[in-house]
Amino acid sequence: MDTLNDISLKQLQYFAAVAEYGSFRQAAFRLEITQPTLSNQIAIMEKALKVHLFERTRKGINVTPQGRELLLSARRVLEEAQGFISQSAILSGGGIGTFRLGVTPTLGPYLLPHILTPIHNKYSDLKLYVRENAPSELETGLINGQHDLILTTLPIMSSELVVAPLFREPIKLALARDHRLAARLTINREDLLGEPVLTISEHHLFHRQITELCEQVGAHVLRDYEGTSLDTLRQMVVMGMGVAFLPALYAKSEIRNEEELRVADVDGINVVRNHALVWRNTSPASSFYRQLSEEIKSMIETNLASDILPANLKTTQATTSTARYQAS
Amino acid sequence: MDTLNDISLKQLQYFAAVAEYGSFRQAAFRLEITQPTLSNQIAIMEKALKVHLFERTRKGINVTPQGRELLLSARRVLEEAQGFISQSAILSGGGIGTFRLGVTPTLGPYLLPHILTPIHNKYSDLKLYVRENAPSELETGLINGQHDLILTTLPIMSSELVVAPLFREPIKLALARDHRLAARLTINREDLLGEPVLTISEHHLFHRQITELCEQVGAHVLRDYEGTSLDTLRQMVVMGMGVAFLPALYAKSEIRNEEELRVADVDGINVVRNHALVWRNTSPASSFYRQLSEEIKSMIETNLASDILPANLKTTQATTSTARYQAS
DNA sequence: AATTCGTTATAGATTTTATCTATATCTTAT
DNA sequence: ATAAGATATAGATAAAATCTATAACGAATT
Repeated sequence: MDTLNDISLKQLQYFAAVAEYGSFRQAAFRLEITQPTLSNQIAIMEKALKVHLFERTRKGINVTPQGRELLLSARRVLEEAQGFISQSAILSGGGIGTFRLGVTPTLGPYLLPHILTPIHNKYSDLKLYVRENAPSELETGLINGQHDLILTTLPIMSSELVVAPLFREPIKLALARDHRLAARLTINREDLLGEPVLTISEHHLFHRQITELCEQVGAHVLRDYEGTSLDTLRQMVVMGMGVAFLPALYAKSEIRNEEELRVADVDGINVVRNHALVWRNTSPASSFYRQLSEEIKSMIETNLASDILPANLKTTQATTSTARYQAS
Repeated sequence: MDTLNDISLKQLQYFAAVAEYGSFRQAAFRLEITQPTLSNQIAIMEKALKVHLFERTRKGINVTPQGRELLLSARRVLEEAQGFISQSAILSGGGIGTFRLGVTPTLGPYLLPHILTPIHNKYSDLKLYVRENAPSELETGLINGQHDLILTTLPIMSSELVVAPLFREPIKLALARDHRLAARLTINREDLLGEPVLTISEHHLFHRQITELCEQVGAHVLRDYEGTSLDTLRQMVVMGMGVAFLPALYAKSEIRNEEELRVADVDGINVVRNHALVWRNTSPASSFYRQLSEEIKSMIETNLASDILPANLKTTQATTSTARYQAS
């Protein structure tokens, strides 16, 4: 790794050109430099490598046996370098590359199917490497640089993150088919008084929201039976262990043709999850992410209008001068 | 091939180092340059590529999605470049590489078997790409740069070539088993008076030598039956069409256990071929070639002493100031 | 034999580029 | 508050690449 400093891509180009045109003069002409410059660079290179690349005659040059072999290597280097340049040209277009998207497991699996296809259609060279994690992990993972973007549930605390709210997701009530309220056309908040409510483990934000809701309506949170995923929760409801509040998109995805369960709205309660796309305010792709968030928002409003509510928050961005780092 | 000029190997190294150490400061320390220099070079690179490679934060850097992909390409370029450097280090040792050796078909096949093995033993990384051609073609081919070295028959006219004589090869007389002279213990030049002599086609130098010899001893050259190779000539002798003069090394190789032929010396004649190793005086490997010629000479004198005569000419080299081009 | 043309090398000036020092700006940790 | 640690910026300096002009030489031509 030391002598590597002595050789430049430019010199390799010069080397290849002289070999190709068989003459310093002509090669210099093609390279649009002067002949002394070319001679000098080749001489410097030969000195650095301690190998004679060319045999100079008054008629032009011959490539030495060593030069012939090195020429093959040099061409490989130049090819790879050309590949590097070409790739950068593609990537500079924007909306290209593999982005590491973190999603919360209580939303990702139910929302992504609706937005990945349109995104792929619009940005055919954009790939998303999706990884699931709890919202708090997502936030620190984003700050640490483990993710480029996260799709998570509000609130987000860190001031160095840009938060682009996407939509509000209503919370539905899931009941077993044989539950006392299952046949009711409408359910009111008063009906839930003393009702045993199942919820997922307290590491999830969702847990806290449900707990607060239950306090308001006087329902009883069953602390001993906390599910670890929404699917587990659903199965516990089916088994008659209680009712559960579930996010609307989960309900739509997983309970559509479920005969064992009924999904109902509860009149008089107004609990939603706010979902947002979030990224670091230092990210150079910030404007692309903002554009992407707008597009996701409109996709959702088009395809899932009956299931969700539009966002009621504005995009927030830390406006510290750190933004100067994003200089174009 | 245009933007390639804007990127240097050094910058790619810097890029890889920053990505590896996750910080400009630390990478600069490892690279033994200052941090502003590093920042500047990366900035220049990003501007040239129109791609943000890093996201700068006050804690260090994150590699952007685009940067991550380009990093792979950059590492490939650096690997190839490292290969180039390594290869040059090997080649700079000397006596290494593939040399294009031209040989005359009336000598090569019979001499090379005796010298290739010892050469290979001494220079295990030296490879010879051998190509046969008539001496006049060899000479122009060497001048044109189609060969690096030639093993040919003297004389060589061009003043821009270095001639290192190797040995003198006696000329033997080949007779059919039932020829009138076949039983004779010694043959004198007078015995050849009026004898029909076969020879190879006049494109070969050997032809002219034989013709002159025949004039001296009063033998009769059969112009209508010129063979195109020494093997053809031998077969014509076997068929009783005449006698033939053959080079000693050919005779040694091909007629050793031949019952149909007898090989004899002719007293009183003194015809030899002078063989030499020849290269361009501009060749940077000139000193290596000279060393090689000495070694071939001693191999021959060791292994073929009974068949050949030592060279009686000195190495000749054009001493024009073109030699200055060979500057080390 | 002299001359012209084509080739690479050399010298010195100039321009461009890389690098360093010193400092600014901001974040994070103490 | 303060210190430590990160990157950016400005300006000076050092290094390198490049250009112009010319030399040196061989080959082809006259």
